[in-house]
Amino acid sequence: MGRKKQSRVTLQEVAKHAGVSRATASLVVRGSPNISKETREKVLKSIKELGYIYDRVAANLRSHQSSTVGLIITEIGNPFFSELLVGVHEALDKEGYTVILGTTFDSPDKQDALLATMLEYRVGGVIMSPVPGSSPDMVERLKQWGIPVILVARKMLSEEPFDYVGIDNVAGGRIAAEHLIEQGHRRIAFLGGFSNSSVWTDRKKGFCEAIEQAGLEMDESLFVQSPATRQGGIEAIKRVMQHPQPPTGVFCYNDVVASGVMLGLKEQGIVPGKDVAVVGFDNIPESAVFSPSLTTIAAFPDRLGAKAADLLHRRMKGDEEEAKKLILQPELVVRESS
Amino acid sequence: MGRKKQSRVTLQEVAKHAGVSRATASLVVRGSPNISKETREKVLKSIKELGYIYDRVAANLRSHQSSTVGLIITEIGNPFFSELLVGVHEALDKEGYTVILGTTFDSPDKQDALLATMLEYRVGGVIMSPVPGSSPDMVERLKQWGIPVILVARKMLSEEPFDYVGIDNVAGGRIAAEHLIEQGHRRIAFLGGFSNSSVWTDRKKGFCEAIEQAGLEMDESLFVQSPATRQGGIEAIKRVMQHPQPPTGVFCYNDVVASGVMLGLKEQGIVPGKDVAVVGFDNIPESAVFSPSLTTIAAFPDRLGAKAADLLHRRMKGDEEEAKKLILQPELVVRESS
DNA sequence: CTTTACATTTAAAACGTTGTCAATTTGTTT
DNA sequence: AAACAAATTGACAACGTTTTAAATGTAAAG
Repeated sequence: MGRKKQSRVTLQEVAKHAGVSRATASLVVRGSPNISKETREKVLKSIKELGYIYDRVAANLRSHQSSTVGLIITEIGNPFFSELLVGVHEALDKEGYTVILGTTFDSPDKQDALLATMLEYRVGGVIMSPVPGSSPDMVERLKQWGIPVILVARKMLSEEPFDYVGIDNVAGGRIAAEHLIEQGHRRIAFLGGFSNSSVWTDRKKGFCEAIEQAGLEMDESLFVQSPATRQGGIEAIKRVMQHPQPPTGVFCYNDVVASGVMLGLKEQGIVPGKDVAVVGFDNIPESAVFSPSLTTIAAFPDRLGAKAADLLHRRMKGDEEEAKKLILQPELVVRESS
Repeated sequence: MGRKKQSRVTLQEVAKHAGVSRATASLVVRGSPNISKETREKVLKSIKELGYIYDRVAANLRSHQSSTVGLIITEIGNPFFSELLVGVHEALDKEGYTVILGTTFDSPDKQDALLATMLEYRVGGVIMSPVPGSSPDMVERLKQWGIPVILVARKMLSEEPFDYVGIDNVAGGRIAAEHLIEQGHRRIAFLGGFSNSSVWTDRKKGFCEAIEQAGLEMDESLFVQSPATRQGGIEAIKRVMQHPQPPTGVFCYNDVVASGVMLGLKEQGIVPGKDVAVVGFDNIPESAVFSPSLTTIAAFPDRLGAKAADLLHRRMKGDEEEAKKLILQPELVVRESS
C-alpha cells in the first residue's frame, strides 16, 4: 500500500538530482525566460522523477506575494450568491488565483472574524458582500495593509470610498413598479427584506418613485419587512392579504421571497399570476421553473462576480486609481406571474 | 487617509516591545499554559498596541501543520452541491479550519490540477466529489503524503479503499420505482445523467430491481441519458414522449433534470402530476416550490457534508483506522407531481 | 547554605523557498 | 584571438514563525 507520510522533496534535492544549483532550479519552476531549454528539461525531468511538489506557502512567504484571494459571502443557500460565487470563482481561476471561502450568515462578528482570518492567511485581496449595517473599520484596516477589497452586490452602510460592483437597485425597483402599474395594478405591495440593507432601501426608493410618478397613493401597510427567505415570503404575503384592501400586485425583495409569496398565495386559494401579480428580483435560474413562472428583474449575479474578480485582479496588479463604482443595469424579464 | 502599505509587525517586534524573547511571545500567541500570567498580559498588550497580525502561513510552514482543508466539487450551480458546500463549510468552520474551494466542472484534468494545487498549498485534508470516471491516482498520491481525502456523494470508478460519505443510491432508485409502481404506473422511464457515473448506475440498479420484482417489462428505450441539467431534462422527456408507447411515469436522475422534464411536458401540453407522474432525486429546497411540487427522494446533502467534515476532522487528528464508508438512507418525499 | 526540583524564559537552528549579486562558465561574434 | 553576451553558479541573507535543548530564576528540601 505504499509507505506512509513520505516527507516532502525539496528544491534542493531536485537541484542535486539534476546536477544544477538551487538557484537554477528555482528559476526553472518559476518559468524564468533566461534558462536554456536543455537545463530546463533536465530539471523538469528530475522534478517528475522525484515527485517534487512546489511549496507555494514557502514561496509566498519569501517573495511577499500571494496567489490567494478571500471571498466572503453572506449565505450560500440563496442561488443569487451561488451564481455570484460561480462568476467570481471562474474568473479568478483563469488568472491562477486560489480562493479561500467564507460565509458570514449575516453576522457582523462573523464577518470581522473572517476578515481577520484572511489577513492571517495573507490573502492578496478580498471580494466580499458585506453584512448590512456592518462597520467599515475592518475593511479600512485591510486596505491599510495594502490588501485591496472589492465590495460586491451590497454596499456598506455609508458611502465609503471602496471599490464596488453591483447593480442599479433603484432602477430595478422602478422598473418593477412601472411594469406592475402598466399592467393596471393600483395597489402594489413591497414584501420581504429589511430596511437596514442598502439593497432594500434602494429598491424601495425606485419603487416609490414610480408609484408617486403614477400618482398612486402610498400606503405604508403595503410595505412588509421579513427575512429574505421563502418562509419570510410566506409570512409577509399572509400578513398583507389580511388588509381590508389587499394589493393586486406585489413586488418582492428577491426571487426567494417571491417563491414563498406564491406558495403563500396558493395556500390561501389565490392564484398567483391571475388573481395577484407577482414580480421578483434577481432572476435566479429556478425562477423560470416556478409555477407560474416568475416575472422578475434580472440582476446577473455571475456577471457581477466576474466584474468584481477582474477589478480585484487589476488592483492586485498595482492599479492605484481611486475607488471605482461599477453599476450594472438590471433588466425586466416578463413571465407568467404578472 | 492613513499611510499606505505599512509593513507587517512581526512577533520579533512584539517581543522587543514587551521586553521578552521571541520564543516567549510565540508561546503566548499560541496560548501555552506554562507562561506566567504577568508576561502573558504584557505580551498581549504589546500585540494590541502594535496591531500585530499572526502569520498563519509562516507558522504552518515551520510547524508542518495545516489549518486549511480543500473542498472540491463538480458544479456549484446545482443546489445539491451548494447545500453540500454549506454542510461541509459550517462543520469545518466550527473546528477552526479554513476552506480552499475548487470546482472541476466535471473535467478530470481540472480535478487533477486542483488536487495538485491543494498539495502545493499544503492543505491538511481534502473533501471531494470526484468527477465520474476520473482516476484515483492523484488521490492515492495525496494519501501517500499523509493527506487524508474524503470522497463525498460520488465514488470513484472502482471500489477504491477510500473514505466515502454518500447515500444509498440503489435504495433510492428502488424506492422511487416502487412508489411509481404503487401509483399504478406500468411504463416508467429513467431520464437524465450518464452511465459513467457511479451514482447513475446505482440509481438505475435499484430502479431495475423494483421493475423486475413487480414483473414489469424492461424497455431499453425508456432509459434516456442526457446532461444532468434542466436543458438535459427537457431534451430527454421530449425524446421519450415520441415513443409509440410513451411512459406514464418518469424517474429523473435528479431534481434539476426533473425541473426540465416538467417544463418539457408543459411545453407539449401534457400536465405533469396528472397525465404523467414525475419523481426526482435530491430534494433540493426549490423542489417544494415547483409546480406541481415535486415528489422526490431526499438525499440530505447538508448532512452528507457535515458527516464528511467530521470524518475528515477525525482523520486529521490522527485517526488511522481503515477506510470507512458512511451510507445514509434516502427518504421518499411525496408531493403533487406523482 | 547548598542541593534539588520545578516553572519560566531564552538563543539559535530550522522550515522551504526567493532575492541579490558578484563570479564563473559557455557560446557567439568580431 | 579577443570581446561580448547569455546562461549558470555559489554563498548568504532574508521571510516570520516554531522547535529544541539549554539556561535562568525561585522556592522547597536537605
